Amino acid sequence: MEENKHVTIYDIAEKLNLATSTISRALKDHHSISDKTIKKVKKAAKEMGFVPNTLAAGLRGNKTKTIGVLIPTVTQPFLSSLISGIEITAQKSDYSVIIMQSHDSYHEEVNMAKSLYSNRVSGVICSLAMETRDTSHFHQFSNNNIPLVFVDRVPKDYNTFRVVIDNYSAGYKATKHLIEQGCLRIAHLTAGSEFGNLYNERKRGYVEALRDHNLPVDDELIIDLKAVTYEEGVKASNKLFDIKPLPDGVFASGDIIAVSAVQTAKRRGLKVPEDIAIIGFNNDPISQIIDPNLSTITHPAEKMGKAAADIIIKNLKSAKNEDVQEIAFLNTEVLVRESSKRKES
Amino acid sequence: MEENKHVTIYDIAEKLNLATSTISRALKDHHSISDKTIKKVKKAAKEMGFVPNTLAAGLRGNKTKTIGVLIPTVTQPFLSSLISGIEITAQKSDYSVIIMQSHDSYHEEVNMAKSLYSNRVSGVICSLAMETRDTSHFHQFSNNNIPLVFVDRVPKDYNTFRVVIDNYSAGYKATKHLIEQGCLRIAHLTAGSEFGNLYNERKRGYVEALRDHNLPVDDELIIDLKAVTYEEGVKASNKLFDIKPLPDGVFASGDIIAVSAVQTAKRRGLKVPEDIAIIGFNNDPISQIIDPNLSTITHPAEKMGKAAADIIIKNLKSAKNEDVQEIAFLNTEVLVRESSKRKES
DNA sequence: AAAAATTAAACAACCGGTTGTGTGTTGTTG
DNA sequence: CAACAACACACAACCGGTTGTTTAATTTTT
Repeated sequence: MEENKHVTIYDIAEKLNLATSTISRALKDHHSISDKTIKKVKKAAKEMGFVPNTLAAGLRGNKTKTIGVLIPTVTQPFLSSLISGIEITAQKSDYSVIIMQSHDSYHEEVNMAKSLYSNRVSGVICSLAMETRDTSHFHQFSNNNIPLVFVDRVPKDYNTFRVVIDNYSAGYKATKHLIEQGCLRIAHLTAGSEFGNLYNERKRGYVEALRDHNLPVDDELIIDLKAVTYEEGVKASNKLFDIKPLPDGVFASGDIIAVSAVQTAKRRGLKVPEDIAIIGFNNDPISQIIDPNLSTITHPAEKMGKAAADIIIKNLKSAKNEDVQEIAFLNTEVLVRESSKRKES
Repeated sequence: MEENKHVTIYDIAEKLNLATSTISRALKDHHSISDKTIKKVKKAAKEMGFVPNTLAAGLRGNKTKTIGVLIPTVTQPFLSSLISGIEITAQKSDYSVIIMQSHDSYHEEVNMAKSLYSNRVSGVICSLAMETRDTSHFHQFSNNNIPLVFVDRVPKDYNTFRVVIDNYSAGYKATKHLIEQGCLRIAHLTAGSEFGNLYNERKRGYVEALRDHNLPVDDELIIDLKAVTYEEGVKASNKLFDIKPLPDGVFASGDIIAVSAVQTAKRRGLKVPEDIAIIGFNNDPISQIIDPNLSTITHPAEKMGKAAADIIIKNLKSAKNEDVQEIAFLNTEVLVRESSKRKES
């Protein structure tokens, strides 16, 4: 096994008896280099197996063509689709994606933000950790003209780009759908609503929909989960189904929760959707697997990823932000499947 | 909003009237710097908001504390768990993770390998694209002492680290389990077995198990999917269930396929597991959601990610590979759930 | 044919840490 | 008290591209 040292532009320059600056320019088709030379250089570069050193270029220009992604975890379907979208768009413009997981820990998020900064990423896409209240660790980006895009779980009070869905209207739509199916006592399973404005917004939509249709808002029917997990969902569902009279509809702020509600209901002998209609949120893969298939709200994860990456790349190209809006609202839809269908539409 | 230029060690040096070399060494507790100076420097660095520039350090030392991950996609549960494992281990040793998706395209894989090399990653973890036959695009790593670890979908003929499960024995175990449940006509749903040694190995285990138990191997009962998707699974299942006499057991080489088989069976009025026992592979989240719960083979994704990252980090620390084996086999187990349980154990 | 303009390539500084070598200052030892 | 080690820090080259400025060669303009 040969020990190739990396081939550099110096090696090419020496071989062709040209200056390194000429090599550098030739490789990027600079106008001040003749076609003849460009061809010669490119040929030699290929033959010698030259691969540019991104670090050197990044160091000089202080831009790395790298997008930093800081999210709670990559294993949630929504987030892995988000990454997928980011990565696809980034790739088209020759950007790399560097991913870090905060695991919903504020502390880790702070460290990782520093690490991204340290890596001189060209832009940052972030979905906040559950724990995060203070967002001052993102100032280092804002202060240095590094575009910052928050996605989905965004801070209330930070003046930067954000890509979100309209959680209020989605919550409203979901609830309205249940009402239209004839539900009169609709429960809501939510999470961490004391802070996360995301879940709060959905809840607000839920409440408004009830009010608009002259249905009572019963606080007993709103359960706040400790975490968005299957286990917590089962706990909450059991609590919910102990209430008399039983609710006849459930709007869960996440498919995992909805699924746990469906299964808990079935286990207790309740029929879905006849006894109880259930709708989730996100359109995770499981929503199509569970029996009955879960009605849900679409959440355009990949699109959001693409949009976020686009903002960063465009913002980078045109020093000043032109046609990119500060806030991109992406569309959501009610996906009616079996778990909530009581009437033919 | 102030336009902080990045704070460098030069700024610190100037402020404290010290040389940059002293700052650099002080920040990493070099023994040749007095405690007094170290404290002074660290204090100033903190006050001034100094964040080291990873690029500069990487350029000089030609090592970046970055692990490149090259996988087909991040959205498959197995792979996102793999990433999670890599990321957790990397983080402990202060490594960053840079992720690229080949989308199972050979062409993209080649480009991305180049990009990782260009980024001077310290090591590479890769699960091969479906399309990949030739692996010479990985030579650039091997030739330059950049540790390379293949995970799960590994090349046959490449002399480097690999982290895998024993697919043969897993396939054997799965099939044996079905036999023990009383199945006599066991089908096998596999994919891309004309190349991928991964699926081939499972199939080999399936065949051996049948032979060892004196059951016939019926080629008609082995169906090779075009892709590992739900839709292809449904197609294959329908084809399978058209065969007379019906198989009474199915070993699917993936949970998505198994799930599609379960649902297709149900749709056709077949009872799972009474009429047909089904076992999948991977222990994806859906396996616990589907009704009946899916028996499956555990696939220690996160552990494999941790193992792969460990290999890279250890290999980097000790120039020569000491206690790391070339091949790490991780353990798998049969997870008996409802979809295959015909007898009380 | 001389002046101006355009083109081609070289020179050299630069990005920001890292590290081998050198120098002056203390402290220890015989 | 000279001799030597140990210590604390400075100097400067280096990693590998990038880019503003110059110089030299060629072409166009007047």
